[in-house]
Amino acid sequence: REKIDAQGLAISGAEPTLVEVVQELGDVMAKKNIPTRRMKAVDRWYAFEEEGVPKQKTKWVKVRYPASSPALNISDCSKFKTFSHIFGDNRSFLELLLLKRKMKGPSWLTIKGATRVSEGNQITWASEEYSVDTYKSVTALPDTDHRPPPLTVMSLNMLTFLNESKKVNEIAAVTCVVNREVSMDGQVNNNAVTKWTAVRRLGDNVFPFDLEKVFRSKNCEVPRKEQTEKALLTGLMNEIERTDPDMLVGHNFMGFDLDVLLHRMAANGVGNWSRIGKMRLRQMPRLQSGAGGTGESTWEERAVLNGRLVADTYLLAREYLKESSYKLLRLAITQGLEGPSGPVTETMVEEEPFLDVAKELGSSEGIYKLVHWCDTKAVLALGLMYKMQIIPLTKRLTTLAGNLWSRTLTGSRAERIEYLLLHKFHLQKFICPDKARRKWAPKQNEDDEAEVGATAARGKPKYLGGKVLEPKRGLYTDYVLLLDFNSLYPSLIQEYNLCFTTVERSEQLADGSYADCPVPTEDQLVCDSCKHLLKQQTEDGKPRLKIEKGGSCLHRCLLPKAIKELVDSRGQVKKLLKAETDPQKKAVLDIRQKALKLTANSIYGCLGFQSSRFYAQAIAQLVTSKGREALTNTVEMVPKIDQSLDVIYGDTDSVMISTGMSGDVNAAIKMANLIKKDVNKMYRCLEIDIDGIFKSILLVRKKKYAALTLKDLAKGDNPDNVKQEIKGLDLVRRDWCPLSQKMSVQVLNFILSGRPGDEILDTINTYLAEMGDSIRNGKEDLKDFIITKSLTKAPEQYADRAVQPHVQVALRMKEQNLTVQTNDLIPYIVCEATSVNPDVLGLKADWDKSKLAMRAFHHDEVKNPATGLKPDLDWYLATQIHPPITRLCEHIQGMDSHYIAETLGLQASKYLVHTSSSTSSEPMAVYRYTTHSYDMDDEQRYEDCEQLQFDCGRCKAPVVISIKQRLYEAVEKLFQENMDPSSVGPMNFFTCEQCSTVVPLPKIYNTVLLKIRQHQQKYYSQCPQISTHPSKDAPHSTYTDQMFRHQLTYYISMFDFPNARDQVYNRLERKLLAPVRKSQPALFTQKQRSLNDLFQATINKTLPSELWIEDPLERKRKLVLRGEQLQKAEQLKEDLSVLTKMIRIRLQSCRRHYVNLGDLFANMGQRRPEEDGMKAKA
DNA sequence: ATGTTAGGTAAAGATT
DNA sequence: AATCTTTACCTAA
Ligand SMILES: [Mg+2]
Ligand SMILES: [Mg+2]
Repeated sequence: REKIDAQGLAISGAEPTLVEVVQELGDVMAKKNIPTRRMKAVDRWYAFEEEGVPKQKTKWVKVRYPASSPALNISDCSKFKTFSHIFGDNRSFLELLLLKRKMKGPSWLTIKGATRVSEGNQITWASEEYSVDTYKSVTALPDTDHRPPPLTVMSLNMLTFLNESKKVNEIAAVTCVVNREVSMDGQVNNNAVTKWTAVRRLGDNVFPFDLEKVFRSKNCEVPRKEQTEKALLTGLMNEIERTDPDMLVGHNFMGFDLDVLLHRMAANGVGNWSRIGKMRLRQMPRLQSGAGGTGESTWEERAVLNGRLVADTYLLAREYLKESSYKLLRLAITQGLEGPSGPVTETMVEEEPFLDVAKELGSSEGIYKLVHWCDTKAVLALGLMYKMQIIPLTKRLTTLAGNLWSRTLTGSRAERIEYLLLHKFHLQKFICPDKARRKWAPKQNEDDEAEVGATAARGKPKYLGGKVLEPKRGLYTDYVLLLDFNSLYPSLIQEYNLCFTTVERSEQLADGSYADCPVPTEDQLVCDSCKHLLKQQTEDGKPRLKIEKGGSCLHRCLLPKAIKELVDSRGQVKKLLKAETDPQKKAVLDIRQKALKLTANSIYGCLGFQSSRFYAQAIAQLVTSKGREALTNTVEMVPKIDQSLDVIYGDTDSVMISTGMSGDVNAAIKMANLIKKDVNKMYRCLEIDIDGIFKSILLVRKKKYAALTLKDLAKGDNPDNVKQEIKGLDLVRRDWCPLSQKMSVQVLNFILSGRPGDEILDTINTYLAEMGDSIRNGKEDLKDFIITKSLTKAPEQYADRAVQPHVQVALRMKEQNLTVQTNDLIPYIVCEATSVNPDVLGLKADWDKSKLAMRAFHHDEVKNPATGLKPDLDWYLATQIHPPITRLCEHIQGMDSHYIAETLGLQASKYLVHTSSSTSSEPMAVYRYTTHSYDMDDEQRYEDCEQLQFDCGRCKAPVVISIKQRLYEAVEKLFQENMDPSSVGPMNFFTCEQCSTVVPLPKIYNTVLLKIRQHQQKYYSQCPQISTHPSKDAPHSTYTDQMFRHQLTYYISMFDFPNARDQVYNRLERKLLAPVRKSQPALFTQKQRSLNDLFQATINKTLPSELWIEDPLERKRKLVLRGEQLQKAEQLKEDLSVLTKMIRIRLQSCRRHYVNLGDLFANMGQRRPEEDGMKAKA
């Protein structure tokens, strides 16, 4: 503080003397009984967010006192007269040790003057324990001098079952797989593996007499047989004591096994429980509530393991692998791991959750099965740990940051960066930010408010991030260049010397963000004290320090320098990697470069992380703002380099540039290099690079695209050198059902195939029509309807759980004693409302089926025939299939939402709902689905359409040729006449009803064709007012393209037998049986049966559904019809298909045509994909 | 307690 | 009935 005069006023520019400060401080310390002998004045720097602390070299008072005294722990300095801040009064000894002794990562240590701690006073389980008087006795030795020792690694897995009466998880079997020779650089000696397996008896049961025999017959070692859970766990602790592993490995060990183990050891009174870690503990920590293993382990639980590294492969896989499921067996498949009996199969993945541990304990075969599972999972977790190279990678990361290895394994990135910066700033004599003090009192009070406010506030961004350009959507088949800045944010920090020490913080605004900070000037790169030295130097000529032009002094730009160090050493490692041929050494180098990259890339994130000690939002904001600037500048530069270039998209650090070139890749590469050179001229450190060249790209939305990219630019444009790359599309997201994904993949492949537009249209059209049929006919695998969503919290914690399908399913799973945890994937299928029967399913009677969540059921529930659940095919078509497919196709010539809907068999016209989304320029049509869409009355739907009229060639009577109508009338008549199903014969559709004269197919064909032409003319004669999205207010006087399509769809409906079949039956049942349904239930059932029989008989004689079986052999086998009748049926099917195909083709060409016209009249100024091709056609 | 922001999509509820 | 808002999920960078 400024010195205060006798009147209590601050004397400007004057400082209190050292004696005055020491006196005031000494008083405070004396009150806490802290010795005050060692205080001295020192020079220190400061660069962080605490206000009022000078940011140049300043005099500080340094206080040292023995660790045995309490922490000074002063949070409020306002009452002091001579000083305004105290730093480091609450620092942990561990942090001090690491910083003072410059210990960075695991290494050998030299310890001088250690004294042996007597056995009785040991605080650890170590065989020998020593103590030293001062941290100065400890010195770290670099690995280069001494080879690091091998680690003993123990993979631990256990099987549990729920004790229903006590509602707790009990442990039935445990496997430990131990390897004593795991090298820290990633090599494993698989000959050093031992296995320990124990299984216990259940209740009063005895072990089966033939247990040994069964195990021996399978050539399997007999497990240890324990009489009780207590004996099992005591045995396990003894085994851990004997092995004394350096590292424990387990899949979800932190989220399940640890808590269950501690619960059971507490419940059984296992005496040596603290052997699980290396510390001798007396007090069992506070455990989770509940059955054990229901969620994240508590802080105290983790502390039990102190002294051992823990590799939880579940958490590690989530951090280091990009997968859609992190179940151990799933990962085993995707990572190609092998268990003791070979690779993991799909069947194993499916069976695993259903293993009934308590039941299997009852037989020798069952116990064998359990032991095998238990062993397998222990082996797989270990294998997964090796595969991810956890030991070398985390060791490297730890060495870079200088934190604790055990903390790197639990994944806290922020802490790693904190330590990296702590080491750097400590070295230059900076005062570092203190760890935030835990606030005890207010937390309790604000709990409730925080809970409510937090959900909204937590995710809310505090400042602007990367820029995403609005994509110019569509399919591009010219070469598209992808240029991408290398490590944009780390590079910007270097480029502009962004550091805690250089960026002048601006005012914080009302919205929580900061006003734009200015980029540091050259003047700011040298601190005042160094400037002073420089000045002296020029005055007296004595060399003191050397700073290059534009360079910085030691006390500035520590952050950019730290990054530069990382980037430079990565460059060196990569160079070595290129030259290295030995695969093992190569792997080590690859890990090193990975660790360097990971560390550099996470630095920016930690600047913006609120709980970080080095939190500096203003700097984070400046980084992203410079990033946006770099992108914008690049976008503006590109067209200036060459007029033909067009930036079609860009995200944060990349631009995609359409070249208009095709055929000559080398020309495109040359162009890319030209752009690269020009952009890079602008920057000192920042560098843009060619990330790829696309042969074709479908640009769908921001962050959503698919492209064919050239694998190796040197190898040119040939089919072998092409790879598909998909980003963000629905089909890469696990929250869409596999059916939707598979269909999207197919459609996308067609689109990117590079075949002519017409061909693509036809292929997609046929495919969608086929799939639509197949889905409606129930031919698709039930598994393909499963939607998977993960729980982001415990199911009970969802405020709107009644409305979330996966939460509903999860809650039911819990009721059935299945373990459901946060982040678990919950699979569900949306079912028809009519098939959801609350009685059968044991749900509440007032189950509200209007909500989607109430129609969502687990695959196992739907699979079970007793539930009667059926997937809601209409919902799937309208919600899971139609929108994603539309998004892929809507920018393709001749495709739009309605067309796709029609092809899929969705009813368009009357069920159209428009919604607008603020982000997309065009409103997207959403097709409503109904549970009874087949009941839609076609007469009503097509009432606006022109009817088809034929006259009988002989009696001139009008002939109705509509499958629907004829079928309906025929069966109605049979029913009313009470006919016997066996006497029903085949129907004729193309005949006069009066005189039975056949109306020949060519006549029908030509009449339809003629009609279509008339409509076509009517349509084209109009001014080509193109409306791809017809709305209700479009004037009815004009004949719109939608009306035209509607007409054609009506024609198709006349000859579409499968569709007619389903509709007609529903209509018959409604009209003929509805009157008796309520009043006479018995009669209703009887009548329903006879109607159904008559209907089926008619169908079977006329056009049996087996005719649609694709495989000819199977079709022949299943068909009951024979001889002439079969021939007739086949002919009829063929005739109908000829007619519908013909109409469908018109429907397609209509679409193509009007889109072409539309483009002719559209604003030609704007460049469009495939422009050239289109002009030619037009 | 445990890196950041940007963005699309669906469903349901609230508001106009 | 149309439109806006909120919540949840998952992805890109
Ligand atoms: Mg990049
Ligand atoms: Mg990029």
